[in-house]
Amino acid sequence: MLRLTKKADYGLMALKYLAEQAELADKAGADLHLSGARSAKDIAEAYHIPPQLLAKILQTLARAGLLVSHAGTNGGYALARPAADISTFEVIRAIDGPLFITSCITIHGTCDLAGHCTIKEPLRKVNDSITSLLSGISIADLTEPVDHLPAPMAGGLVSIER
Amino acid sequence: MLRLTKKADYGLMALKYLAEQAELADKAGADLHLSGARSAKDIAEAYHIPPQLLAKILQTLARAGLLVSHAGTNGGYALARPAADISTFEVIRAIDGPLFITSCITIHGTCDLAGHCTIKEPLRKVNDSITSLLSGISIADLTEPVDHLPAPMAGGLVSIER
DNA sequence: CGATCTACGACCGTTTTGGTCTTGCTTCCC
DNA sequence: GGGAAGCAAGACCAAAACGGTCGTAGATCG
Repeated sequence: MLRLTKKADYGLMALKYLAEQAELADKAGADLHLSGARSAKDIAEAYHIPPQLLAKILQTLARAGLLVSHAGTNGGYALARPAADISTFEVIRAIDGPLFITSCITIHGTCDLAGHCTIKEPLRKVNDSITSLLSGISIADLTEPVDHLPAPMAGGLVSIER
Repeated sequence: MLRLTKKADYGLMALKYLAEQAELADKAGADLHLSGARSAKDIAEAYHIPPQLLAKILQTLARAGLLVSHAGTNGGYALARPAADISTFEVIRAIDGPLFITSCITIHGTCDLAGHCTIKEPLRKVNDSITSLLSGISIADLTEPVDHLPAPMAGGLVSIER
């Protein structure tokens, strides 16, 4: 499956939305501090996703330092950093937790299959490739889709340039 | 979490094991047809994984055409193709089903969020990169670990600490 | 004060995972 | 020919993860 959860999806959509709002507010020369701030409800309505769920996701993102929140009337969330400085990897990790492609690699690097898991090492490299791939894609890239993609493999070896 | 299931892990381990057995049998000049065939129980014992579960996984793999099975006494499973010709992607897809990184991309290409899922397209590219990454790694590569690692993508804006 | 909004934790139904059991069919070997 | 060893397949089940809701509390602005 190797798929990310709906929550992560929602989170990315929300971030992208906020990035667009920030850009708009920027052009209008709005107050920098809260430029593009939007309430959870607004975003939820824009994408037709459950408001309460989105709220929780945004809270998580805020706790992770990716968003700044402002309570009270006309409050809401805004990007804590420029969209180009927030990677999709950070978002996914904040929402879905640390990503480890194989089940035997834990945070402690220990494998529950102890000695006999012979496959751990090669998969860890795959894992690293994916994280660096995701790290290379920022929220800004979602708005303006990335055109330079990792090239497919060569021969039997993994070779990804750029 | 973006992690693959234990079944896929088990499957890969089993394939790797069979690849090693095939290599050994090859060197000994054994009968080509069943070279390196091993029973599910043998493999399960080698890695301390539930035999019945492994059996089911191997059956799936056999149905997918990655393994050939042979019933009866001294039967078992063997690689249907050379290890270098079986990609990890095939294995994972056979076990875990089609892999789509985002929940909104289905087999029909439809997004349950219909028009308002603005994030689908960029993520599909990420998805493609991962599949081609996995496609580039064969079972043989698991035995002889890939040394050439994908270079982190350009624009190292984000530093990942673990 | 009161209308908004975030913050947070408890809770719950559904799906997915991981794993077991049972039954049946093949093939080999004595 | 009859077991024993092995695959094949499906029903079944418990535990965990996922997706989502609710209720309450606290901040902020007008």
